[in-house]
Amino acid sequence: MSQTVDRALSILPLLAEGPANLEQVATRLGVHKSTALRLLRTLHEHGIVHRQPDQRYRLGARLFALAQQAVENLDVREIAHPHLVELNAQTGHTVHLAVHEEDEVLYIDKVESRYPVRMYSRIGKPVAITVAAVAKLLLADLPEPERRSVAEGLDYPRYTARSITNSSAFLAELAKVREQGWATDLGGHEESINCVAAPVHGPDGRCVAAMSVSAPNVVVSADELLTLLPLVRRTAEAISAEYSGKTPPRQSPSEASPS
Amino acid sequence: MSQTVDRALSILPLLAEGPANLEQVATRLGVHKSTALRLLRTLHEHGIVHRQPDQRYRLGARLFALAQQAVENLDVREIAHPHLVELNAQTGHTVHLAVHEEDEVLYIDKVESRYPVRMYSRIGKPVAITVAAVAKLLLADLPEPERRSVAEGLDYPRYTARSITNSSAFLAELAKVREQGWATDLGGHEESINCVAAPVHGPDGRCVAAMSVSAPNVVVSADELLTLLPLVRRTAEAISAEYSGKTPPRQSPSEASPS
DNA sequence: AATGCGTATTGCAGGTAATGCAATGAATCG
DNA sequence: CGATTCATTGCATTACCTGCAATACGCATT
Repeated sequence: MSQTVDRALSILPLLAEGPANLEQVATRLGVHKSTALRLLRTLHEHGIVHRQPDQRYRLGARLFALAQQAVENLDVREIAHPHLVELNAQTGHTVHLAVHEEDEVLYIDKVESRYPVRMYSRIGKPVAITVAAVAKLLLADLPEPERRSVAEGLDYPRYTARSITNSSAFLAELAKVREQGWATDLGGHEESINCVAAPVHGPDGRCVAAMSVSAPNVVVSADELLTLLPLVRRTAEAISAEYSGKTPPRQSPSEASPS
Repeated sequence: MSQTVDRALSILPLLAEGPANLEQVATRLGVHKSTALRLLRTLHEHGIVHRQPDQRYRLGARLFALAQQAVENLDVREIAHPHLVELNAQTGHTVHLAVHEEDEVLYIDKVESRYPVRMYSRIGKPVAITVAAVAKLLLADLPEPERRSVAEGLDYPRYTARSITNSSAFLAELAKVREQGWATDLGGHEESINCVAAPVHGPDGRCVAAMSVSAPNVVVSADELLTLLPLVRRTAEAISAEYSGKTPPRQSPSEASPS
């Protein structure tokens, strides 16, 4: 809509790949160097990009700070966190919290496994939307037309032999998940990783977030992981109840600031 | 430099405070609603802002993803991480890694304490630059004129009775830190929290990052924490050596992706 | 030092594209 | 059903963005 802003914002993903100098930015943006310079200057003034000693540009600190503030303002996260910690304490496995936004599903909180074999994931990172258990729950909750249109607009990478690889299979899976009220991913993303997930509902019944417990085969088998399902569902329901104001918020642990 | 981009970017910190509707954005930006709308649309197309069901705008998912990628491209972080984990395993305390950028010092990595009493901090968040041990190290490394000008441009909030509250005291502290090659914060930010920190040097000898171990008084006294200093310094030097290519990188632990 | 090369930066004139206005939709509420 | 509020659109005006070309800067080479 706004050409100038559009160009400026297009610089960001470009810099996310790694540092670049003025000429590279100008070329990849398809504009004159002087134009790129002015855009970069403006981004720089706002701290969105940073200039390295070698004059190349990188994404800057304020971007972190913004993302930070944004994630802290998500009230589901705030409420859910102690529950995630507790679930982690009870099971020992990695616990994730995810939300749906703009055709992406992304982790907004995580508590690490106590086992030495960890899985790679990061808060803020989009999940494998076609296979992740949390993604299934969040998409399954969409109204039919939107669910269909989203499903048909996705790519279906074949991460493993057990990945879902087309929209009709995905929609069928979503229907099943919608029906049963929980979801799994059994080796659909990484051959050796299984997850069970349950939905967090808002006061209007819509699914506002989903949480999952993930563990590699080498620690527990899929069957064993499934025995945790009732616990996961209870936890998700506790979060839902609190989020909807049906339960008083829990006492939060003491916190202070370091240097 | 570019008015349009400038205005668009000014929306971000505004939305970071919390969701806002079109009129609020337009008012706080000092522009007509239609102008604000077009800016928000452009931000929206790029996923930088998100539109809630109630039509209000929030910071969006792509912002996280960008911040994510940015932090992952910091190679110091990559190298340092296993060392931080190890230091945490050895001490049990919270370990931070921080860098200096554009008059701010911010955490880029963190390993949580094993003790129940945790401290509040988040990756991406600027630190209390006038008192934090890591900030002292990073600023102490600047060349004299810049160090002075930065120090004089700072605010000196009195977090506690032990906070540094003026630029000359700060410069004196920096001189001391520069001399001794390590830094502390003994209750300067939070009365009951102490930290010891050591610098990570690049191949050219410049201080590229700083790491710290932080613990509350209730867990260990300041004196006890200081006994960890040699360990902290050794760890920082190990990171420096590896970062400068003087040591082969360590084997990273097995990692896989969850759902 | 002086020269040359590759960048980054600046001033300027032309014209596009951003702006504000006013009118229209859409949605909520009494 | 009318009134109110807020988002959205079309349009005329001109501010601001753009690309060009000239200049300055940093760095290496001799």
